[in-house]
Amino acid sequence: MDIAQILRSQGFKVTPQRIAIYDALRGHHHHDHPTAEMLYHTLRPEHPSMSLATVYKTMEIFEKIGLVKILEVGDERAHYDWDTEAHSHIRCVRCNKVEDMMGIDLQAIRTIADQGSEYQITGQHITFEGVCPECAKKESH
Amino acid sequence: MDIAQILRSQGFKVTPQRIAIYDALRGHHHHDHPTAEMLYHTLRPEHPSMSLATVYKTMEIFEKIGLVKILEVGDERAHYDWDTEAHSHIRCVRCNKVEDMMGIDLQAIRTIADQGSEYQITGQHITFEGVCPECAKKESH
DNA sequence: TTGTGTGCAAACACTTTGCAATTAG
DNA sequence: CTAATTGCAAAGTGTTTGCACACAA
Repeated sequence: MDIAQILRSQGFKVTPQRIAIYDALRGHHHHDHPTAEMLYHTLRPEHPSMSLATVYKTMEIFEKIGLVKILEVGDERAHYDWDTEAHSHIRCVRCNKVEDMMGIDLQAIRTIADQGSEYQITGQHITFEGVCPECAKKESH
Repeated sequence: MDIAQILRSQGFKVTPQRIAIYDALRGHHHHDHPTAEMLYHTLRPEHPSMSLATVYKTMEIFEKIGLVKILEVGDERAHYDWDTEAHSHIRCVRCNKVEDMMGIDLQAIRTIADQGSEYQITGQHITFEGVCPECAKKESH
């Protein structure tokens, strides 16, 4: 099922903007999670009339229909992730790049949390921060 | 060492506002983590001239000298925690209350992350979200 | 006295919203 | 045709900043 079919099946119209935004998101590296601004700048050359508002509105729809997850990773801007499986992330405190962090057993953590809390837990956010290899290299001039 | 001594020892002046803000923060329940707004409203009756800006500026100083930790827990506003030991939190998605979440072994998670990543990891944020017992009760009218 | 701190209002960064014009179906 | 979508600009949020005045030391 491609993006056009998914949109239609959920009652949304298929527009060039939505296709382009979806492609731009997919075009990013698998474990890389762009912000609205980043997508906008990626799209601008090919779609000069594209607006930031449309990126935001489209992402809201994509989230609603389960195509993306909106990540809040502590740099005050949303990052978008088209891998909607639960996993944790790491953000570079220098360049704000956000990547996947593998190897953390979220299910185990969730089980412990469920057992230890009186809340009805609905979600968990595990984000690391640090210096990415590229920035670490730069800094050691 | 009380708050006045700590401030002085770090080269900051001791003002009624700083004392009041510190007391208000301490006055909150141990595992409750207010926002700047909440502190401001708590303080307003006793300190009518108190400004939000002063709360923010003071919290910045408190963080700098290790008196509070600033939590970003996914509701787009900072919550302040005077327990500066690393621990995880849970936020109620209905009332935005933030409380401590005990029983999660952060050290173990950190060790796994350190081993599995090429980043120089400097921090981790583990936040759960769910419905607190009070809100759950309300909702089931 | 003198430099730090306060309080106000304006500036900020990111996101959302109102609305007229456009377009998909 | 007509309801949904776009793009702009304006509004909105939480936070920060510039600056005149107040005040701790």
